[in-house]
Amino acid sequence: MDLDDTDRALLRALAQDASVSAGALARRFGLSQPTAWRRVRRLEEAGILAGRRLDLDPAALGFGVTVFLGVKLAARGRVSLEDFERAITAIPEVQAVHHVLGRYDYRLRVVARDLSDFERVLRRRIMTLPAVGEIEANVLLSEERRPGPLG
Amino acid sequence: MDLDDTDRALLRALAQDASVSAGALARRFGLSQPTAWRRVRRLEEAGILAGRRLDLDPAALGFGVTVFLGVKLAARGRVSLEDFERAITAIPEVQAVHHVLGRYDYRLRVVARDLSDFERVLRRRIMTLPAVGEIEANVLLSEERRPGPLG
DNA sequence: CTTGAAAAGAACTGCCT
DNA sequence: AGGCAGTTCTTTTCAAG
Repeated sequence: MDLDDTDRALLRALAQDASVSAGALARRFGLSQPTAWRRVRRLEEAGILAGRRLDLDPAALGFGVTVFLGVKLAARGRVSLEDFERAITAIPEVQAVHHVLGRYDYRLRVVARDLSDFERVLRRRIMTLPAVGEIEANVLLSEERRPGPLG
Repeated sequence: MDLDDTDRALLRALAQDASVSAGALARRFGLSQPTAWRRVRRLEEAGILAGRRLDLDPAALGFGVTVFLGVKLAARGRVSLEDFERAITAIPEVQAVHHVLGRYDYRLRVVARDLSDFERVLRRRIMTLPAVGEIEANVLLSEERRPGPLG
């Protein structure tokens, strides 16, 4: 699909706050309300706007520690990949599982209440998985998300 | 703030699709529309529900490649951190900048149209930054996001 | 491709249990 | 805290310029 400047402006505005109404977007960008609404729906139908997700604050829920883990499997193969994915997805503290190419096989985003809680998750839940080999950890200090390029 | 099972059920439902209405949530969980709405607003006021974000599909926008970069700065110090953050945030292909502790100083999420486009971003935009030292790259094959623990 | 109207539905408020 | 009834605002569709 082909995006014009207006589509990009709408996406940028919605990327900041997905709860703004079509009417508010229309006023902001000099469109009529149905036009703004149609454009947003077109973006949804094209699959560009895949959905709306909650932005949950883990700290407000009592999870003050976020750690990125790089995991290298000890034995590779189709079976161990599927086993690992099934086992790792069952751990509630794991927020994201990225299958990647490079020095590691998986990158995980893990949250925990504090560092000693993280140690428990790491030692009892993750390091005990049979296929796990080398692990690297990065503790998150601060993060900034950006809209990314829009075509 | 203290969450009960109903709050967690609401958060789980909204985490999957943030566009479901309070009325639909109410019907789903046996509440009245105002009650469901009030609970959601309470979660917003408590800062747990920090906002609603778009789920954009980079592939549908023509960005088929996602790479995670670990970046170690050559010279550390307050000045180089701020310089690096300012410079890296100006690159549109950079979707996320995570300041982390560990083997790397920053973890970046970068999208590109294809691998040769990624090579351009890496060589012309990222490796040319003065403070950059060691870089590690992981190419994303597939990802799965999960709601994460809810208290 | 746009406007304007109208029906449906969602958000929000006050009052009551 | 939860529900009912009502008002206001958005969304969504449709007829027409």
